Amino acid sequence: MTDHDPLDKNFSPRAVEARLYDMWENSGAFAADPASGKRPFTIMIPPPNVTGSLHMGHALTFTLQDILIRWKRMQGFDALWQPGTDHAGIATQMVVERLLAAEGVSRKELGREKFLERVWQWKASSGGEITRQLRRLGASLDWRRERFTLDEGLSAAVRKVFVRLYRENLIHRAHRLVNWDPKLQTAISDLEVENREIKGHLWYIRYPIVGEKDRFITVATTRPETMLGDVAVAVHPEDERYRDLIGRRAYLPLVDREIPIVADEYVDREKGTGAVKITPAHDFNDFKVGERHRLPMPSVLDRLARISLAGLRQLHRDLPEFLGKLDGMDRFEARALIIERLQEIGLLEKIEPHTHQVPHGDRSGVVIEPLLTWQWFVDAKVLAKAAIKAVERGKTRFVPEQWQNTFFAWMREIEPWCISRQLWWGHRIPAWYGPDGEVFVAESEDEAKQQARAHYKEDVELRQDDDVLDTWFSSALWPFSTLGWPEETPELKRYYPTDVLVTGFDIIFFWVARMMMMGHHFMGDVPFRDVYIHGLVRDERGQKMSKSKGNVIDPLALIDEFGADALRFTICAAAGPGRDIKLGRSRVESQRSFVTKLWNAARFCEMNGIAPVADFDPASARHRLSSWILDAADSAIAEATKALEAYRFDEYAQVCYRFLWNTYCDWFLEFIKPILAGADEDTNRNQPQIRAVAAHVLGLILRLLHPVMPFVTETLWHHFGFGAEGSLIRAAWPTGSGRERSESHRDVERVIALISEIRATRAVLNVPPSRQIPLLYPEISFSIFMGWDSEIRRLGRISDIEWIAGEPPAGCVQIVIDNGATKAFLPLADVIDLDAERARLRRKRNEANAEWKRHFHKLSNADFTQRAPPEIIEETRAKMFAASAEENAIAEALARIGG
RNA sequence: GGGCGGUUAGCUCAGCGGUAGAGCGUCUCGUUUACACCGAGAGGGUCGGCGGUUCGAACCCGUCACCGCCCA
Repeated sequence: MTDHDPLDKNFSPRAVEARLYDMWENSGAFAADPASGKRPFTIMIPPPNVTGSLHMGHALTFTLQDILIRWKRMQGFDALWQPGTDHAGIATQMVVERLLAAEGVSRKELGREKFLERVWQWKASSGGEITRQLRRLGASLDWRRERFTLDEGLSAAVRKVFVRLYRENLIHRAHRLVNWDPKLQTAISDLEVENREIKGHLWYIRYPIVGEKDRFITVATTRPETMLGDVAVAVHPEDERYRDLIGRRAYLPLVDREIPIVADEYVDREKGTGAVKITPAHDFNDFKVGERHRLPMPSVLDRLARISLAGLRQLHRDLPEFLGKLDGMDRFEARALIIERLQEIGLLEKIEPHTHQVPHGDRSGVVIEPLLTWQWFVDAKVLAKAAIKAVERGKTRFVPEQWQNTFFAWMREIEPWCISRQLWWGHRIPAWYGPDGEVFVAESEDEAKQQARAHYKEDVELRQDDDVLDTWFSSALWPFSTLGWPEETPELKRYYPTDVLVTGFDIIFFWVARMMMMGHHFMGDVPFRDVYIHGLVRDERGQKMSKSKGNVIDPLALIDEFGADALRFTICAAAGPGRDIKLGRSRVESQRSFVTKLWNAARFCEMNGIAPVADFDPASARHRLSSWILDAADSAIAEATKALEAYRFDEYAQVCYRFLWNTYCDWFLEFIKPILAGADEDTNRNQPQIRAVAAHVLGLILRLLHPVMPFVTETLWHHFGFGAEGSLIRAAWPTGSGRERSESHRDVERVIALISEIRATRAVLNVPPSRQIPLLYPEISFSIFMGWDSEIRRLGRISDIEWIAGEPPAGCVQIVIDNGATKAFLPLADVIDLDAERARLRRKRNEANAEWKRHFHKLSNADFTQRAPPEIIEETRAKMFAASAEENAIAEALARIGG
């Protein structure tokens, strides 16, 4: 029994959440224990951005992970849930630059070192807000192991990986076309580019043919300003229109330069005029054409995407005067001027409206410029091979499975990964240059110096590469770098490979694929066995949540209003496989009632002196209600466990919901009320056992629900004395009683069916609940309902129960259950509208008849009886007889009231 | 243009070869002392269209339509 105040009328999440969380955390309940003899179970969180704050997407992914980790922990695993954040190179640098801007200082004025100091200051004061918010959600992360991608250990891992990949020729430096973000002034990877549909124009420009007066080749372009850097015009080799021009030269307008007309199969004959201008330094496709035809590659734009003539000056001694006006001009202004000029000299043939995909930086939002620069690249193609094979062989399994196709599609066509960023915040590239540009890649400057000494035979001044690495480069190492790699720590040995990665499909490429590549390469095994992919959170209308749309819902506000348990349960119940999740305030509000239901059920138990009984053995409980509810609990346990094993969070929630609400509350607690009330000697005798069983099952429910609703369950667990405060998190996951399944569930189900039928009949016939009526049943049914009088009376609003021999009195309303096999009667002739009852029975009879017919026709079909499996035929036959029995029973009932 | 997912009760979604399900909402009834964030009951669907396979299709195959994503 409890020694404290009774439960309040309502559960107040605010009153317990913070306290319980602190208690769990401080008691070490979240801590993995590598020294334990338990089997490990590991989940790595996708490290959120250090600048980030908790949004619904986080709430979803972390709720699901917390459910899994709490469940496994209860199952007796040594659970490691690894927390941490990533340094988010661009995002963090932008945040701090904005702060500096407010002070009127620029990053460059401050200098690299001072700037980095400021970032660290910012991180110390404002970074990692999300880790505090995750606590509000109840996430049971092992905080003592929290890592940050710029920690010394993780940074050492980054350097080691870089150097090893460089020595293995899997990282190289190259002068290549990259996606250049002119606003952030850094290269970005293909994945950080988003194509937006833009309504632009197609400009048709005439290039005069050299040596032929009045003959032109017309090219169509969406980017006329790049024509300054044109080095050729390409046509399809089999295009009849241009065949005779191949190998001749065209005259590049404005620039006054002759360029070749080349044949290349890349050209699409259907598009534009079938002749395209080739600007290798400003277009990825043109770059390839340029390489194939060994063309020069002059850049005509600088790092701010302004026209720059420096590259052209290397090709021309004298540039036409007009070009001088363009030098240093913004790309879009220059475009307008160039068009104007072409029009003046009559070389602009036409302008067509044209909708096309334009690359934009996903962070900056500006148009990305392909630019030739020196960058570092990872040879992803090679690394991808092993990762692909691992998935093909099932070493890593995607759930739902279809996501492996997305993974394969990306991995099989993977391009070199540009990993250098022209930023200051991040892992500085461990490469040093000698005076002549010779590069020395090493884990430390000392090592690089040694290499340089060996190379130059003397000490020379070395300069470290200014650039830093893509944040995802360090995130890709997360599953092993957080465990101490390259040190061979006990953790690394024990927890790698991890068991499951939970994430959204939007980062399969960004992160999952890259962890697979790095993990496999450096650890020789996949980083995780399962990858569970969940959907995206959307608003109630199915719109993607975004700040610009203003439909963002703050999970913390929902937690404040309804409690973390309600939010978590809503998410869990909605997390069906392969579907986006629509979430809104009203949904959480309605799911909160489930939390309340649990609370009230517990309160009822408390009021009736239900409390855990030490050494209670479920096998010893032989009362038919005990047997029944214990059987039902066994089923619920088995189903809930199976659902979690299959990552069916929705089913897990549903099983728990149904068991608590529709079985335990609606029937079990209702059935035992008379016993608890001690109505008579007979019930008094059963009281102790029923109380013990009720408490036992309540305890099972608390354990089953703990992973999804940790706070309310933990509160009740302690309140009832199932264990010390904060101990449910360590309680054992129920495994079932191991009892033989009893026959009593069939009796109970029949009684439930009878009571339901009585209620339905009463409701349809408008017999008010206040009016108690008698119930008669034939002798033949006596044994079935024997001993259930008090339950039937109470729940069916029945005054007296009598059994009768022979025909029931005239005017009785008949109740049929068990498909007509069991009957009972309500003598209601004087109470009800017989016409209404006749109408109801006719409808029911017709339904039964229709069903009989369906089965009859099926069985009359020779094809069916010859080809269908015997058990199906048998089933159908049984159903036909049942329908027929029911029809007869209803017909009798109808006859009884003169129908 | 290529690929993936979706289309089932008013809403949100399960079901994915053997007679259509849940929750919420709706309607009716209810002060049965755990719970009105409740209880009891009812109504509501030719499972997007068309074709095919099958004894039998919401479920498998083909095709079309619409919606949403991803990749070019």
